[in-house]
Amino acid sequence: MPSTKDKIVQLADEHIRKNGYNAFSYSDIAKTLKIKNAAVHYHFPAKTDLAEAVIHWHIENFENFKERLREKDELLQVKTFLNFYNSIQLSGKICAVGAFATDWNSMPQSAQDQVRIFSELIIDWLTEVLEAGKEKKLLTFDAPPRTEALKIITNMFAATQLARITNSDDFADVKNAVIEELTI
Amino acid sequence: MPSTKDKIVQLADEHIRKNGYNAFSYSDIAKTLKIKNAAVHYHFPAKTDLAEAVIHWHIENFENFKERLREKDELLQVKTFLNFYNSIQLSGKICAVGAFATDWNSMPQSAQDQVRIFSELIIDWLTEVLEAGKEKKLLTFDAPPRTEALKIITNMFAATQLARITNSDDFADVKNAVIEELTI
DNA sequence: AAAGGTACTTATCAATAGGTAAGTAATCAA
DNA sequence: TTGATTACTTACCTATTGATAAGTACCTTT
Repeated sequence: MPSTKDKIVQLADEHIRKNGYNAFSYSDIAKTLKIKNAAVHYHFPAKTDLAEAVIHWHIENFENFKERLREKDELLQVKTFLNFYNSIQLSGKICAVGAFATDWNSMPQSAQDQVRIFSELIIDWLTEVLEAGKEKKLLTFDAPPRTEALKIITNMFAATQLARITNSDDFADVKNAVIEELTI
Repeated sequence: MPSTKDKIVQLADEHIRKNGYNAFSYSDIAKTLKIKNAAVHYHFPAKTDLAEAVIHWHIENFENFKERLREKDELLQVKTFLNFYNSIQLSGKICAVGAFATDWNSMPQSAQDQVRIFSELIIDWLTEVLEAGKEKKLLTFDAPPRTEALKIITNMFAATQLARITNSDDFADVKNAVIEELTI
C-alpha cells in the first residue's frame, strides 16, 4: 500500500493536471485522504515543495518508461509514446508540462527548474529515438530530429488540451496523422 | 482612449495569458487601473463574466483578422497566422485557448461554451484556408484538411507554452518547419 | 524504562479571495 | 429643475488560502 506521502503526490498530480496548479489547495487533498490540512504540510511544508515532488515523480516515471522501451524498435517506441498521451487524454488530464506551462509565471524558480529538466528529458529522448529510427529506415521525416521531436510533442501536448474543448476524435485524428507521416 | 471597461478586459486577458485564469484576482486589475475592487465588479459582477468578455474580445479580434486576410493568397494567410503566434510568444503570453484549456474544469459552462466557439472558429478557418490553398497548388499536405489544421494549431499552441520552458529558438524552429512542410 | 523520532491532530493565524449593499458625484433626458 | 442613469467609492462580509506552533499517540532504539 502506498504511503500517505505518495498518496499526496499522486492526488496533487491529478489535481494539477485536471484543474491546474492554482486551482487546487491543501484542503482538497486533506479531505480526500481524510487527514488534516496540517498533515499535508508535515510532508510538504510549502505548496511549491509539493509541486516539485510532483514533477520529480514524473521524471522518475519517464525514466522507467525509457528503460522499459529501450530494446524495442523505434517505431514501437514512438507509438507507445503517443499511446501514453492517448491515455492521458482519456482520463481527462493534460500533460504535466502543459499544466505547469500555463501557470509558469506564478511558480517559484525551484519548481520551474524541475519542469525544465523534465521537458528536456522528453525532448532529448524523442529526438534520439527519431534519429535512430531514421537511420534504420523505420521512420521518415525531413526536419532536423529535434525539430521533428518538438513538432510531435507539441501535437500531443496541445491535442490533449484541445480535445477537452472540441471532442476526443480530434486527438485520435492528430495521433494517427503523426504516425502516418512518420511511416510513409 | 479606451473605456475603463475595455481596459479591464485587456488587463484580464494579459493576466490570464501570462499567469493563468486562477492566478489573477480582481484586486490585481483594480490596483493597476487605480480604481477600487468594487468598480471592477460594477462592470463584471462575477469573475466568469470577465472571463466571458475576454473570450468574446478574442472572437471579435479573430473575425477582424479573418476579414483583413480575406483577399490574400492562402500561403500568406497561413504565414500571417503563424506570425500571430510568434508575437504571442515574444510577448511572454500563451494562446487564450491554451490558457483556458488548463483551467477548463474550474471554469463555468458559460465560459466554456465561449472558448469552444472560439476554438472552432480558428480550426474551421484554418481548415478552409488549407483546403483552398491545396486546390490552388499553393500548399501541400497529405492528411485531411481539418486534421492538418489541428496539427498546425497544436504545434503553435503548445510551442508558445514550451518556449516558456526551454528557449525561444524552439518556437522558431517549429514555425519554420511547419511552413517548409506546407511548401515542399 | 527512557529517549527520540515519525506521523499525525488541534488550534490558530494573517492575508487574500470573490462578492455585495449603500452612498456619491457627475452627466443626461424630460 | 427634477429624476434617472452611469461610473464609480466606502465599507463590509464570509470563505478559503497557505502556513505555523504546540500537543499527542505510537513505534523504535538504546
